[in-house]
Amino acid sequence: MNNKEIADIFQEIAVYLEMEDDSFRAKAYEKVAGILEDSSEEAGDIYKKGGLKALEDIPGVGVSIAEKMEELLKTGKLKYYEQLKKKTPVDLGQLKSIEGLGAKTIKTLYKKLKVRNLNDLEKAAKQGKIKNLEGFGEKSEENILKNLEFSKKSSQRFLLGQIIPLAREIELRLKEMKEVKNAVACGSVRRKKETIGDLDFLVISNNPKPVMEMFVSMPEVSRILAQGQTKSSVRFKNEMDADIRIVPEESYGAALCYFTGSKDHNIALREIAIKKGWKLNEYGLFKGDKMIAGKTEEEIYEKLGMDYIEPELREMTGEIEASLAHKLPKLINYGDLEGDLHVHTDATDGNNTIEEMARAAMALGMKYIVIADHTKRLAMTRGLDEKRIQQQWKEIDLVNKKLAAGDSKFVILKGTECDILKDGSLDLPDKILSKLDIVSVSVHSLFNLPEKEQTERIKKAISNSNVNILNHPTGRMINKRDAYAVDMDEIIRHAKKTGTVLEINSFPDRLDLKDEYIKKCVEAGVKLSISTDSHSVQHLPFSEYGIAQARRGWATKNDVINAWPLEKMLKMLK
DNA sequence: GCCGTTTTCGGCCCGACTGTTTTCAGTCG
Repeated sequence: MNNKEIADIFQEIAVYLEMEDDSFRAKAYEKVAGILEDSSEEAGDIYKKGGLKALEDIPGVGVSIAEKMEELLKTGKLKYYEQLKKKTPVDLGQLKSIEGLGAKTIKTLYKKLKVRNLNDLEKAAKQGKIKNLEGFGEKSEENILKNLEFSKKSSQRFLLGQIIPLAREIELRLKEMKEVKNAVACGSVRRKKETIGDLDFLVISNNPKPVMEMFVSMPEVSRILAQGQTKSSVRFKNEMDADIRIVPEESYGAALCYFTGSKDHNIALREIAIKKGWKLNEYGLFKGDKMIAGKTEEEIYEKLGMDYIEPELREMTGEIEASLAHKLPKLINYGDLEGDLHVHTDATDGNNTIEEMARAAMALGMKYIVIADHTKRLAMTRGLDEKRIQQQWKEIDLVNKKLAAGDSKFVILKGTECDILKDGSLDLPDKILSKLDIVSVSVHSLFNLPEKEQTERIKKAISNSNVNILNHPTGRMINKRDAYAVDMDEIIRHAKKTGTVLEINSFPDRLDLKDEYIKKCVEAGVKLSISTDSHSVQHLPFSEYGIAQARRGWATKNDVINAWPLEKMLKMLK
């Protein structure tokens, strides 16, 4: 049993305890679930090495939870959990994914209407049974239906950040086979779309049979949809479909292009080929029967009279025209970031200390990080007030000194993720903000203000001369909630006017700004930052997803302030 | 159920919104 599986069970226990109004005990389980999920060390390994005592050393884990972990690791089952489940046999994973449904609501719906899963829920709501329950009404029923629709709409797609690790793992498995010359995940994974519908693997091999055998018998596979000589399809246990396609080496580039997409981009390429009297398919670019290109993508674009188009740009948003006119931007590259401008610590809702975050960032090749913890308005995170943030400065100074003594050029800068209050004022006084190296501000409340009010609120916040960066500017959470109503064109205009930088938040379920707004910023000359919003050292590599997002928004190194040398960046900030 | 520079018991992030209600329960961050 791995950490994720244990964490899921603990998460469910927390919900069950919440049903019983035992919220403190629930919090205890929730906390451990979070820690397990973020931990890079498997609880199973910890237990193997040090037994029960070692489990108890995990923060948040005491005698009781350690024993439950032991039972899960040993037997794969947990009596305590089974009992809770028996008492209220509902699909918590499903029901909790609906926004607005918490423990209490789920319990009531089960007790009164026997709602166990989303199907039951939809039926009950459509039959108008929910609105008649005590404590419910027209609105609650309406909202349940609306949120059901939203979760249906978005649940077929997976987050890029969830899927890339899996895609790479399978890629590696394929590459390690002696029959395989090359293997690569194509499709929307290669284009680094923010969500992924299914996986496409392209493999070069002269001996496809054993490759196919391996692919369809991977442990992730729940069902084989098709299995042939050069192409197979499977369904994974996580409900995602995956295809594999095997082509000869001379077709690699054409196949790569074809399987990377997007579909519309491919159609546009084919049309250009047709105009030249040629034919483009997944095996190559052909003049009559003669193949004139196909081994690499580069030679195909070149033959078509185009500059090479990076996969992230292949979305039919003007890349064909720009390529033909040799006017494509030179995109920011993976590895171009000098530092991370948005990092949390255990002073608020992060898991690691300042020093741990710094050392982890250093190990990833960063030259600096900005500690940007929450402020007091966000009470649930124990946000910093005036006094505590000043205390944090002292700690940062100490760690900086320590790092410098170790002959490191790495620096930790002082920042904040300051809450924007309802009226657009900020959660820390100017006299504090003015002393910080970098001030970033965020909306964390009142997501449902009317658009005008929300826009004015944010405009007022970034008008403060101490503010440098607007974090996750639209507040959307992929597959969970839409952006709040805000006039982004107006925000971008105002950012330009005030010299405010807009953040590209790299967290897999945020990726906020999204590509279209990034492109607007680039066009307007509004600078961007790419930050991870890390709440633990494990989150620091998320910058890859932010960079991907920036590339999808046509951003160059010059557009991204933390791709510049630190000195230059600090000088630019207002 | 966990935890300890106010400590081994009594705290445990808490403010605001929504939708139901006439003062609050549930949910969210």
